[in-house]
Amino acid sequence: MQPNTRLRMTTQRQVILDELKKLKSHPTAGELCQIVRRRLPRISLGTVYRNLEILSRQGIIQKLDVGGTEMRFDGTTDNHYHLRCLNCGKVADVDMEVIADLERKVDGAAGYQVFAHRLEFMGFCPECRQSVTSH
Amino acid sequence: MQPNTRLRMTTQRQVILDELKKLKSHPTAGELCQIVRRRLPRISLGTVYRNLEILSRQGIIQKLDVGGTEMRFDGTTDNHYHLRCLNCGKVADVDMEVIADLERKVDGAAGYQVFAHRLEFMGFCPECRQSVTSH
DNA sequence: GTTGGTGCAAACGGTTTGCATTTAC
DNA sequence: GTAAATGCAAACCGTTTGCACCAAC
Repeated sequence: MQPNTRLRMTTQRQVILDELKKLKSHPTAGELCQIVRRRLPRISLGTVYRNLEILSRQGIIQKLDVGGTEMRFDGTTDNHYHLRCLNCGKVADVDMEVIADLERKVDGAAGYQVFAHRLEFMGFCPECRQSVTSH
Repeated sequence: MQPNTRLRMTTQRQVILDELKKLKSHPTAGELCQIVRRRLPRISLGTVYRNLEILSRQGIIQKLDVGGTEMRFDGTTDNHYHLRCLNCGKVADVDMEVIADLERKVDGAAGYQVFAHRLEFMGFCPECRQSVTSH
């Protein structure tokens, strides 16, 4: 995608965006692909990745680089913190105001220019809580 | 590695640990392998990975799952926050006390049992600061 | 009709693993 | 001597990419 390309709203892009926005969870590309395939059985995983990349570059969705091996995607773009299950990888939102002055406190440390921060909580989700603690 | 295996202190393990502890930075496995090869030219990347995994499981070093695609390793095990350069990926320590009561505040949210958190700052390191902002 | 998007399959990059050999104990 | 560790290469897995065909505009 060149900087000044005009975007087309394809069926695939529409459905990907629609399904992602419906979810309160933050699926991986693979998970979202499975969901989208219920409506578009022939869509390829590559297309899902390409569209998620484009949509996040446009500021329409968010790519979440939370811990673990897979990227996750968020249908909203507002800045908030996340909570990740260390057993199944599921990611939920945390209902907590963003601590705005954290970056200011750290700015200049080690000579760095700091302009963003990420706070992530880890633990066990309701489902995994039982199975993990009782083995 | 079985649970009750007796560990052996091989030359490779010794040098990997020694070189990692010398560094204030948090190298990737590949970077550390390059450094170790100055002393052990025939060491393989697989051996470096295996040892870093074992040492972190033993609680001797820390595996840092910071953002980006590669794992990074920390020769210390005390809990502290990190600062990552969005241009070159370099990771530095933040000299800031860990906010102990954060987890308590969030515990129970969305039904999760919360017992850890991670705070990461992002920006440009001194070296990248110039080159990136002046293009 | 133009050119951006799709499906497919191959490539990529970081990490893990199987195996024959070596080495710490 | 035994079992853990090594070096090597192949496998793995999430993600990206090249390409011929398709479809939005």
